[in-house]
Amino acid sequence: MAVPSTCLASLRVACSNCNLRELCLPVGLSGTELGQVEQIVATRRKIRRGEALFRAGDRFESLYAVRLGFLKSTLMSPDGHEQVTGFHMAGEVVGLDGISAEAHTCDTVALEDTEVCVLPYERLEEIAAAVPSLQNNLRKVMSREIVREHGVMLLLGSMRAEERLAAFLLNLSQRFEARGYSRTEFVLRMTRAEIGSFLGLKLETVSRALSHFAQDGLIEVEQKHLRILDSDRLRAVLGSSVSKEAH
Amino acid sequence: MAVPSTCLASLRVACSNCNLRELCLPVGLSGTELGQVEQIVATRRKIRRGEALFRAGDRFESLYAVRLGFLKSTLMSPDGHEQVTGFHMAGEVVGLDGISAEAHTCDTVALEDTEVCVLPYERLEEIAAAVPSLQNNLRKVMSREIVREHGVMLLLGSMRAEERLAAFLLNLSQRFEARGYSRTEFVLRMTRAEIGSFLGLKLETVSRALSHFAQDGLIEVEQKHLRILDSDRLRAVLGSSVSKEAH
DNA sequence: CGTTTCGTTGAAGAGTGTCAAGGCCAGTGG
DNA sequence: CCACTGGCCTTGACACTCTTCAACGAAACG
Repeated sequence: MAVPSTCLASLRVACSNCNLRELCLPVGLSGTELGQVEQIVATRRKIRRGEALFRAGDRFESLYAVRLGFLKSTLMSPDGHEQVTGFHMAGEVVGLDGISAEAHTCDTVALEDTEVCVLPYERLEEIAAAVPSLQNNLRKVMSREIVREHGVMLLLGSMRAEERLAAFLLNLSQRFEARGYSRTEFVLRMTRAEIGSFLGLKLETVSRALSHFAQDGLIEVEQKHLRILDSDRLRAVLGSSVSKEAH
Repeated sequence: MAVPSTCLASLRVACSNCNLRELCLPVGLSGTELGQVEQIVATRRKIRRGEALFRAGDRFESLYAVRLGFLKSTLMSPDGHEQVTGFHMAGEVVGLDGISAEAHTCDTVALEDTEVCVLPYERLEEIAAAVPSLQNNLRKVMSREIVREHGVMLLLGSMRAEERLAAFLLNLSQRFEARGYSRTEFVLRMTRAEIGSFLGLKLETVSRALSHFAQDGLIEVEQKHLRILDSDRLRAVLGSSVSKEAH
């Protein structure tokens, strides 16, 4: 449990060479600062599809910056129900939940083969104390996570099934685009059940909504492969509940 | 907009005298550290019921520690729907959402006359740089907010109306108890509509669920006044959806 | 190539939302 | 002091969205 079964790559990591540095913790840092930040990254770690990066209850030791791949975070409710709280892709930092109680509070599992930079928290604290802009970036990353979750609360609290799914697809689209991938064509790494869990819906509802969008020509979907055909109309789905009321 | 219309109390504040210090940012700090932290608190600010502490879009300048009173944070969806993202009481820190974009992303409004300590963020950063345990506490407060929101996602994503309400009441109960108030008898400062917004329900559903709990002898409710009669059975409501499945 | 997981679709039913009417309470002005 | 007003809450009846249950097909995996 202390030593993860997954491969520990001991090669030295250079943020300066990483094409994610503009999305990741060291965003906006100067060359010399970058050098200091590179001292944080102890190792990289590979997680194969289906394996956990960490589990709820594990001692909190590190944050992780996703280099490559795709993960989900899940919470287990007392009655055994699994709630997906987020999906994570390259450039995003995971493990922030562990800081408060010095233990992780959710499971984070790879949905495809994934590679992360391991950022030992103690070392991160030390370096951040010496590099104000890193300190600042860390707080911004945490704040952004809070804002993101507010958005999810809005989604879960006030949207209906198709609005939720549209918002979800558009969000994915935008995140892929920010990483240099196509914003109109991508692969859903997660299952319908996982999408449903995240959106507070059953997998059948997700499937039906996808079929409906496809039938209306908003998207094309074949298994996990998704193509957005009409992002404007997909965006319009978000405001659809109003158009009925505000006549 | 820059200068709030609410009263600025210029009297010097002493965390060391504050009976909330065990719940608030300076938790666990030594006497000398406490002295430094007190330099952060510039002023207190009073917000009357219905007034905003800050609004979405306001420039982010300070965090706020609630000294007294009760607030809600709300997000406005593009279609004009208001989503409550949280309720805040004494000892809690609000405004964390503003750090990421240097602007607030939600409205935070007093539900009763409220008093907060104003913590100018720049000064907070300076002092935190010199007081590691404060630095640490700030990150823990942020992380705790992330964990809290995970819990809300679980609630919104997987519970039904009465489970949500039970979870909500028990959460309030526990927070009141932590502040030295009764855990069985308290006043709901928010309206049914605000509870509903937070829980992803309509106000009628909240009202019906409360009536149902009252009818079953779990609670007593008269307007905003609430008394928990049987917290065990209220807790049992949370797991009720299982008992049907796991026969 | 069988087994398992995942996805789609239909039909029926439960849980909430919607709409509407009425009651209670606090604040306001006559 | 009382009537009036507006906000808040409760309750009922009905509509609708989403879930549940079930069957089947397709893809992934050993």
